[in-house]
Amino acid sequence: MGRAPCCDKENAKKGPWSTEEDSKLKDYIEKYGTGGNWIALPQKAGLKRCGKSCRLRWLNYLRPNIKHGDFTDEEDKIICSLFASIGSRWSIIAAQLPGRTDNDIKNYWNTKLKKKLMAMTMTSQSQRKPPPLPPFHHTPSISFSSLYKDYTTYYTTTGSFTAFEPMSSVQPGVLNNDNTTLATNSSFSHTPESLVSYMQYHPAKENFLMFGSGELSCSFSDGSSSQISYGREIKQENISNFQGLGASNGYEDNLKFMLSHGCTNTGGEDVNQWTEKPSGYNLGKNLDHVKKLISSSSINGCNDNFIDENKTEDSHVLLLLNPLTAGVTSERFDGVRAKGEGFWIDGFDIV
DNA sequence: AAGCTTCTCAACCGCTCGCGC
DNA sequence: TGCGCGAGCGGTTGAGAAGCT
Repeated sequence: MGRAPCCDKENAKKGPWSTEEDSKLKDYIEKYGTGGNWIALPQKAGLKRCGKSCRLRWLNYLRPNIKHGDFTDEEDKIICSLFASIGSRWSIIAAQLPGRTDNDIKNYWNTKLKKKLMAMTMTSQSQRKPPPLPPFHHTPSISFSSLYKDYTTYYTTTGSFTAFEPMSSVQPGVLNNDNTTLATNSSFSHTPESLVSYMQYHPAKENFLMFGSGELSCSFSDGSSSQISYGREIKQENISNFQGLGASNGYEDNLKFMLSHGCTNTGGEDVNQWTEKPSGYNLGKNLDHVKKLISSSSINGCNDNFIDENKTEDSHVLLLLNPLTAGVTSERFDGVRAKGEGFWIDGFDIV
């Protein structure tokens, strides 16, 4: 039958707290504690506020040892690092920063830190547009999917992909022990910083498409979400056609695509199903082709709820080019990169 | 100096989850 | 066992401050 009725929200005062209210709340909690019951607290403390409001005021402002004012560089680093790892889970991030509240950190991120990072990136971009990736060599035997986690991680610094879960495991030889450098047993390596730079140069928007990532589901057998579960995956079937992508004008090639929703069932089993799409989609010229590609797909057995078709309509689509599994040679990959974009093509708008 | 725009951040809203009844 | 409440959380809002023209 539930508990006693909630506080009287109708008559509860809203808006900014007065100093009198603050001292009433502070005095009461310092004397009696919260008693584990915020709803009953305002009445006992003589406040005409909702318990929820009291809780928020106490936690975010009145609580002892709350730090106000500028964040230090060290705190910036911690926030960025944690945001990159776990996304916008502010309470967890706040737990790592004594004296800071989740609300504070959230506000700081949304108003300053995000812009600060962006500005740093743009400064870097003005010096070299975009920052070059280290030399890349094709290593087909390596599943690139294990690297995606890090890409996912750094999408989150743009605030665009906050729902991704950390990878439960990382393939040996892919990440260094300190997880700071991506490295395969080939000479392919680049730092997270370079990826941040790239991602912020072209922040992910609402959706993304991915080339050549046929092994993606393999690394997520624990059922955790991957970025593919949030976007849609395009597998390029005809490598010889795809090779044109590396040419300076190569986007006019007709490609044969396989489109997948890239999802897993509740048991974590991969239920990716690929639907062949006819060749003739011209990705480079017109985003509508991609939209068409997405909207025309119907795949049984996949939960499609997380796909928002409307978002696709009015947003950019992030195209990820996976050089390892796409079968693109380093020369051809360099050809794309030389155009200034290289690793992805935001909205397919190549400049 | 006035009016407009942008920024900041405290507070609210709405949702999920866990627990009491 | 299931309903409903409370705590906690992340997203969003909007008033006031600051900056700009």
